[in-house]
Amino acid sequence: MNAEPQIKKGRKYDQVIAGAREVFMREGFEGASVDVIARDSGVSKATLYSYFPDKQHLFLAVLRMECDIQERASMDIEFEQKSVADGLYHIASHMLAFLLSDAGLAIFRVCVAEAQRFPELGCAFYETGPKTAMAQLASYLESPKAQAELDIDDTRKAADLFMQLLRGDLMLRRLMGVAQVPDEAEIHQAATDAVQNFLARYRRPATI
Amino acid sequence: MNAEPQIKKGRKYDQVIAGAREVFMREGFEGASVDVIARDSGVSKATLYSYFPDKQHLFLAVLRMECDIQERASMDIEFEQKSVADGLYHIASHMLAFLLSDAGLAIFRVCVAEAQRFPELGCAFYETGPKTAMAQLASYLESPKAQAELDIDDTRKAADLFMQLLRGDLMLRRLMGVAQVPDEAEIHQAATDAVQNFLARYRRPATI
DNA sequence: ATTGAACTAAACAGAACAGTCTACACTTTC
DNA sequence: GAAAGTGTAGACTGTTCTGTTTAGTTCAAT
Repeated sequence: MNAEPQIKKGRKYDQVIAGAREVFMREGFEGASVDVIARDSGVSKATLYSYFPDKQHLFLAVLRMECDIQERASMDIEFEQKSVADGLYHIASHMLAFLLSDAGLAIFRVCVAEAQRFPELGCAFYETGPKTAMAQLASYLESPKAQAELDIDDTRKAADLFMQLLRGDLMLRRLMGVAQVPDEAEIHQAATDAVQNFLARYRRPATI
Repeated sequence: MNAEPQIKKGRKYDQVIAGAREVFMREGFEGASVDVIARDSGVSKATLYSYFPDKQHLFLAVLRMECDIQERASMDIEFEQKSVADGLYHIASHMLAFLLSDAGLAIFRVCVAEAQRFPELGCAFYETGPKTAMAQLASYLESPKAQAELDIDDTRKAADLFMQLLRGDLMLRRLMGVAQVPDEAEIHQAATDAVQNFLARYRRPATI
């Protein structure tokens, strides 16, 4: 009946997760110490260890929660837009704002760093994040409205392309600490570029 | 006169770097222990500490060397190809083979993970790796042969796009441990896709 | 063959770490 | 008001870590 065997109990559970999230995102798995997590969570180490058998389980619980949030967050994209260009721009700017934010990057960073140590983690992140987003995008591209304006044979590939256009060089520069959190103007610019590039590739030629 | 103040001395320097490289790439900065590095390098801890003042400097030395290699490696791309499509395919398959290899991913992974802790590291990696590659690609796109076949207004943006097309979903799946090292067929497929997409976007329309 | 620099193994100090445990405090419920 | 459940602080164990030191060994070059 209970989803997770013997983890989870008291009322400070969320508090621990929140504190652990912050420390893990800041320091990585190895860099984060349980003492610091307990202190930052405002919870005693004993309480923490009454919820989770060890540091690894706490870490995975944090990232499972993050994946859940991610999955749910991508659900509420507005699809009722005037044109395909507007629809794509809307999706693009939303996704970019998340991808390039400190929070979005932190999750990505931790997953990249620890995907080897915790194989299931990398997969879970990929499935709930990028893959889910791509699937949603693909379904948008398959809608009659989009199909009317676009000439796409393989929506999966097209969705993949759009995601890549989004990330562009900016994502890399953010990951490497070369670029700061982008302001609205930069996100607008990047989203516009991505949509234009995508349309240049896939827009159905004007009917003769 | 001396480039690095008081680092570097004896004959086992390269041995230490090689051993440290392997361990750091496998375990990350925090995960790697100096004892293990010394043992794997076939060197005593005292020797190691006679070369480097501390673990951080050793780490940075390893990655600076890696950046140098990266920068030099990208120099030897053949430019004398029959057509632009062939030239791009050649570049694409070379870059993909490196980007998706275990070694290429390891460096990327470590830099992503530690770019916060070592800000200069992220920048150094970006400058010597992706940025250098992009600059080379841009200069190829500006060559008369390429210009004849392609209709590009901003070569920097075009080069950026090509790099993104290369990485595609595969890079992400590799990073997250979802995909294994790709075989030649997969690299061929990905490179072909990237070139086709790029040409679909930028090929100069047949002269009327 | 001798000398001095480079290296070794191994022990060491001191800190930080994960995880356990004790002894105590607060709240809820009967 | 007693008992049970949940929390607390922090001491403690045993391990591992970085970085230092010591006392002895190898090497290269004269």
